[in-house]
Amino acid sequence: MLNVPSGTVSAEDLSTRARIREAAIRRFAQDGMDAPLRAIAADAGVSPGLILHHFGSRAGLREACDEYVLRQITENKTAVLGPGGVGAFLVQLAQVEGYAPLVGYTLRCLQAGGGLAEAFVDHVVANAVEYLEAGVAAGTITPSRDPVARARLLAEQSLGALLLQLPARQEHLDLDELGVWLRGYFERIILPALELYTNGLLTDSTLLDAYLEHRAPPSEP
Amino acid sequence: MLNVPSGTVSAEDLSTRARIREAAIRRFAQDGMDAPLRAIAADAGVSPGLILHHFGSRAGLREACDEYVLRQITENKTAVLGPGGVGAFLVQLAQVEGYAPLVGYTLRCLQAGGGLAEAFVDHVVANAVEYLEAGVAAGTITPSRDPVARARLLAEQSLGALLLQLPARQEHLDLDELGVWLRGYFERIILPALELYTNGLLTDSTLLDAYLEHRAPPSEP
DNA sequence: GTCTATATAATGATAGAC
DNA sequence: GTCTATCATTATATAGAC
Repeated sequence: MLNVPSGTVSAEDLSTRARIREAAIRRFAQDGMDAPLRAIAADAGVSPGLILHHFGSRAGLREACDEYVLRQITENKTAVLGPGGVGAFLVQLAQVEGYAPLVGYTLRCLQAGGGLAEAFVDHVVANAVEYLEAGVAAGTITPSRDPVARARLLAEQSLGALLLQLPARQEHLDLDELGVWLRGYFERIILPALELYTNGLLTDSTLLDAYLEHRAPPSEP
Repeated sequence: MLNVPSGTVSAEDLSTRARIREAAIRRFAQDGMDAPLRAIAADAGVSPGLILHHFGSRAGLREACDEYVLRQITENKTAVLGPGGVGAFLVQLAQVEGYAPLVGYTLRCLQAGGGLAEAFVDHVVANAVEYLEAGVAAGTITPSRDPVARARLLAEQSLGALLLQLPARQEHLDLDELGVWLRGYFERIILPALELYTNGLLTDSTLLDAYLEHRAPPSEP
């Protein structure tokens, strides 16, 4: 169902550079993007200096992590947006063995900004456009006057709501519990989400009509 | 329409303590919650030591800012959730003279976590419950099987989507442009939002029905 | 490639003069 | 109340030995 590639390797037979990168991704996911290099070095079992020898600077390390994580996620051809929003996808992904660090890193990146953040959002939006388009063609999803804007809204709402859950446990993200935590959140919102997506929120189209009229006023002097 | 209290005072005739707090709120809003005390001191025209003399520590200053901002926002009895979500409210608020720092500070707090974050979300949720309840009673809003969960979902989606806009300009938030920036975002999403809230997203209730059945299975052996 | 030792800069916090 | 000077800590980054 998920069609995952190799993913975060668990074995120890990695090049030192790769081992540092893995440790960095885990640390960044757990403690946030300003985790000290010393902690990463300790996790990887190397000296702080070696990190700079391989990646030049802190920014270089971040770049390498961003590129790696984005590639891993982008390679996943799975539909990222289902009826439960992106959340459902991330729940699945986080529960696959070894993928929790990738999900955590992505969340931290959305929180802190930077290169991956916009790229990842754009990727999810593009995926949502496809998914919604297919649904409209199949007759299961309502057509929209602006499909791309709708896809972006839905994707950003789903991702944003998920991001907003982070502060509660923001100090330290436990990667071992990330999967079950995400699943709990998902189960908490699935009912109102399905209600909203099935019935909408408003009983009539007064507001929408008013906006459309105001936007494209009829030909009257 | 907004019924605003005194708000962020612009005059210079403030106690030094208050002037430091104002400067801190602006700095935190602009540069994030880890802005150095030295920068705040410079903005307030005092020495770094004086900040600690008044607030004890960095955490003490944050606490004072949190309390002040939360009180300012909570005192606003305006309905926080309209048809456009919380975004519409924050757009209004950010355009009121002198209120941009409060909005910016709130966004930074949602981003960084901490005391105000959860309190603010809870406040918005509580407000949304009231607003939706009144709408249901008036017949303009669809009833829900779980009104509180729905209110929370809508509030978190609105706030979260807004929060997700931040990374693009995360380095430095220009408080003078915050109002127009928020308005631009609001205008970008209003059409798909009204569509979603009016028509929903799914053409039939297959998914919702399936979930409800699975959740409360009929009495069969 | 890898480590140790060190340079440099910035920060939160303290002590004491005025 | 307010400032100046200083401390102690922590961080990134560099230099050079092995």
